[in-house]
Amino acid sequence: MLRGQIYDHRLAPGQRLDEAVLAEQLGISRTPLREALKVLSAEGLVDLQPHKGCFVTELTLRDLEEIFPIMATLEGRVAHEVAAKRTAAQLKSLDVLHDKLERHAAAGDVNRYYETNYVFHDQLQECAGNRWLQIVIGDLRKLLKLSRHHSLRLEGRLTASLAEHRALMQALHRQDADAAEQVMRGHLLAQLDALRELLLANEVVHG
Amino acid sequence: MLRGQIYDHRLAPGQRLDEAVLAEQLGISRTPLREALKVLSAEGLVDLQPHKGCFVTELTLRDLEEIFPIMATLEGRVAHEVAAKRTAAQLKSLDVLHDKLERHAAAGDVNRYYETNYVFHDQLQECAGNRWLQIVIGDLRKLLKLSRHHSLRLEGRLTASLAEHRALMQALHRQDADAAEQVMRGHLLAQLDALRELLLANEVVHG
DNA sequence: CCGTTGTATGTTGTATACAAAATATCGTAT
DNA sequence: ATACGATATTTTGTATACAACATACAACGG
Repeated sequence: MLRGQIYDHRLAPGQRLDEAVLAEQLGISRTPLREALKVLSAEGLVDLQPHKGCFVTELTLRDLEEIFPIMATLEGRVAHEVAAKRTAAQLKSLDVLHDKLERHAAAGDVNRYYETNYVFHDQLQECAGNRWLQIVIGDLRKLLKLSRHHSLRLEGRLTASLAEHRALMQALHRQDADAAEQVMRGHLLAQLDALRELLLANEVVHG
Repeated sequence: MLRGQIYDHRLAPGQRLDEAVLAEQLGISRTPLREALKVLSAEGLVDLQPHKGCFVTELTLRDLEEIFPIMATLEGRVAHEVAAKRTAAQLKSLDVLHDKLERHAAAGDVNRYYETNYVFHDQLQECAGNRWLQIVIGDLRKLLKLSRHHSLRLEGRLTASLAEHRALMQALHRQDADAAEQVMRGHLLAQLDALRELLLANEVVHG
């Protein structure tokens, strides 16, 4: 419940969380709430300051500049592995997901595209077969979900994203590991570029 | 306290942790203990199974095979960054640490070498200036500390490790980012090779 | 008038008591 | 004798009550 409220900004970044108030809102006592906050703190979603309080994490542009290159490296590695060791069945399941992406993009349905994109990356990690790599990437992705801004909302980004996915699928089909890695790295870094543009544009407007 | 007890295997891998017993041993009540276990669980040091209990994580050889390549990738990236953007002062501080490594190696002091090696890698990450990269690497390192086996104990590994560090320093001096990355990756993967050898040898002996 | 210290208030941190779930034990029946 | 089931016990999960700490404000002294 807390994760959900943080992701959709009902609990806004930077906001202080009063345990008593929050516990009552959730209809539980402070004990399990505190255990939950400890977990979220370890995940980096909230900042737990001893004797001070609990604050929802605020991701700065600088954080994004740091995290995305790491994601690019790790997901690039995933793509490399999958291209090298994929089975025909795995490729098939990825093709199915990619087709969904194509359809959602054609329909201009950004939300469904976003969801399917998430599933696709998850499936890809599954195929890579490295459990810990999956955990590390998952942890970082949880963090990135803090920034509600979706780069896909940017003019032309959806089309570009789809093109990158097409290139990735091609590389996977011809088992070109190096190409797959490069495409995936580019895919992630392009998202960062789009996000940066979005955030800086926002700054001009609001601050 | 718990982390310490887990690392030095006073709480052994696989062992079940009884909350009441453990709380009494630590001289605290179950409430703060449970909060601590939640944190350790998020770090991956213990496995918290709902309504079942808490178990100290056991790292298998397979886990190591998965984690070390990730570390190699990430620390390789660190080395790349540092080689590219290091200041003269940073290089100096790294040189100082490397000299310590040389001395401890010459004295055959494996423990001090291990400690200094830890500080060196930490310092290197500091120089890279990517806070999140440091966090991710730190999280993985905490996990690796679960396996008490030090590859340095293996015959000839100390010498090899030192040689790798020398090569790294040379790459940093001449600002050869690609070489630094390659050396670092090799350094981590060589540790995995050594560990694998150690573990498989143990298996033959014990079962 | 500013700085410091004491006190009051509120929030975090901890302990204890109780409820719910899982496991172990014992008895019974086949 | 073994398998199944009910009960008893242990252990996890939750709620409440209390203690410790931090902050804000006010009073006092310089």
